[in-house]
Amino acid sequence: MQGLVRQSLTGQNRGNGPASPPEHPLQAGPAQAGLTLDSALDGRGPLFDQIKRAVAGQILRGRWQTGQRLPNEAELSSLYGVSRQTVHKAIALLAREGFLVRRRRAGTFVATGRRDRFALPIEDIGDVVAREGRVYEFRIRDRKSLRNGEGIRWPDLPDGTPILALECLHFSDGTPIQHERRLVNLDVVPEVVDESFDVVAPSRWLVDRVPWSSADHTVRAVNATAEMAALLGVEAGAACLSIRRQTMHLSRPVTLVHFLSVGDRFSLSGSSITDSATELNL
Amino acid sequence: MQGLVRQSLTGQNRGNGPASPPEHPLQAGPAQAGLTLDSALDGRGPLFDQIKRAVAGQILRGRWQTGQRLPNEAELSSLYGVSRQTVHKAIALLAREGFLVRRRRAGTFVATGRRDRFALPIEDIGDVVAREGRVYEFRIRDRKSLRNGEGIRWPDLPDGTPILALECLHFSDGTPIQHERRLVNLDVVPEVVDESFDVVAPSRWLVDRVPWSSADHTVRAVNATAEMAALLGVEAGAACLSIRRQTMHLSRPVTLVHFLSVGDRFSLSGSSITDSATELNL
DNA sequence: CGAAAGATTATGTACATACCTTTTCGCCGA
DNA sequence: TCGGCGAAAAGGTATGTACATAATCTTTCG
Repeated sequence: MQGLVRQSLTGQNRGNGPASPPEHPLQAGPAQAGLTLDSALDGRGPLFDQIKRAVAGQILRGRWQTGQRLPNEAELSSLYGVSRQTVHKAIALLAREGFLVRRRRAGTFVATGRRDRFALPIEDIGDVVAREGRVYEFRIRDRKSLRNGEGIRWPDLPDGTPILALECLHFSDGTPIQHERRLVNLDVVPEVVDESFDVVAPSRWLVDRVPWSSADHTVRAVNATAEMAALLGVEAGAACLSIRRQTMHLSRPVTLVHFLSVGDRFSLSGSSITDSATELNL
Repeated sequence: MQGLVRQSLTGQNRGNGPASPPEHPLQAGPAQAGLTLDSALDGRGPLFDQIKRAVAGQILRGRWQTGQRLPNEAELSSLYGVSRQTVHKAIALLAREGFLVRRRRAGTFVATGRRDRFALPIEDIGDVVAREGRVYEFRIRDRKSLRNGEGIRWPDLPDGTPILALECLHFSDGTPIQHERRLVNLDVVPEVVDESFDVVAPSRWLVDRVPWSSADHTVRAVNATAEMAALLGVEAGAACLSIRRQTMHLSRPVTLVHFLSVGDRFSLSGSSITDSATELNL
């Protein structure tokens, strides 16, 4: 039996040859109390992906309600006619993506409320502008080397640490859209003093060179000061998106940036992270 | 040899008994041209996690530069003294998290530029307020059932579809912080007409009940209109964060929300997604 | 000399097996 | 009745093995 299932799956997954219609091992078996039809795999892609889709489908279609307990790995394994490891891989991935919660001995449960899993990707401004088919430019407005505490203070860095302070403007088709004020820790990235930033923007330069282990962001809405309004070509008080990002490397701060973008020329947008949703496209 | 390594690892990982000092199979072997020291595992947690940490460490410490090719699975396997599958699991996870890029036959490479992996979680306002230790309240200001196109238009929904339109205000310690204008697709969630929202806020109610498969967001900065300013208790023109979210379920729109939050009373913040960074805490 | 065919290599998936860890549940005795 | 203790259940990790898939390299032949 096992050998037979495996054969049919092998042929079914990799569509070499004229795609034979998917065979569902379970439909042939004895009546399984309603589970038979629902547990059909679609034969597209790797087995563990099919299992993921099948399980996520049950959840999204409401057949497995939030908080409810799933069949255990052994049961799922015989239900879908695959080995326990394959089920385990699929289920573990779904758990990692937030669809399921697993507890030893207790079992696997449909996650209640994924409310905190919405997320918003933050992209490099140059990429965004380029993708919109516009011309991206930037201009360094100011650049100075100094030590922390001399006029500027970077809270998470000890006073006296050498830093590079940059100020620059980003343009889309010639219109200013974003102002950037950046501090770079010269203890971590000493090479930056030799870089002129004639061609490549500081953000790009850093991200291409310095690996980072973590970063934190804060996004706020603020009214443009008179000075910023003049730089960005809007009237004073215009609503602007303010993004603060601090990037860390081996628990040391690498760079601290404040971006300021004109409200009606820039927005953040994105879909939910959960990549299985897009993979599943249900 | 293999049996010996396995034994020592078994004893080393699960610290049953008085934690024996970690043994590094490789340090005993013949000189491996500098690789010996760097490839030490730390003996904490599962093997595949140790491999993840070790590899990520090489990258973050700059020993493996971006774009560089890693040893293949077989080499890593013998380097760390574990099976190829264990290496595969660790490396595949790091690839999934964006540290590495893998191509068949070509090999595994350190990812260049993780710029698009910054992200920002979006939480329920009630959770945020509660976590800050403040008192959360909300008030439904308006509620009506209508059909799409009658005064209000929900772009992604066919005209004539029955919808519920809600307007409500969220308070933190009695101060208004967020205005919410929500549309709910009654074809998908008919039960919502029977809910009074006396106790539980619409967002919470929906998220607890209706599974969603995808959601997209847009965040912008806008100046408060006179009407909104009055509701939120700020002066007209104050900068506000505007969040638009549309949630889908099985490719059908479920709900469309516009949140408007006062700039200096609300912000979005979060760390980078990459969970291995926190796991690694390097 | 160049293109097609074939060999090679590295990753990807699947299964069988074994054993470990955690948590729950029920039994038994105080 | 209650507390503790042990068995059992469910998930977690690791290995060996086998084969599939996709690039890349090499060889051969027109």
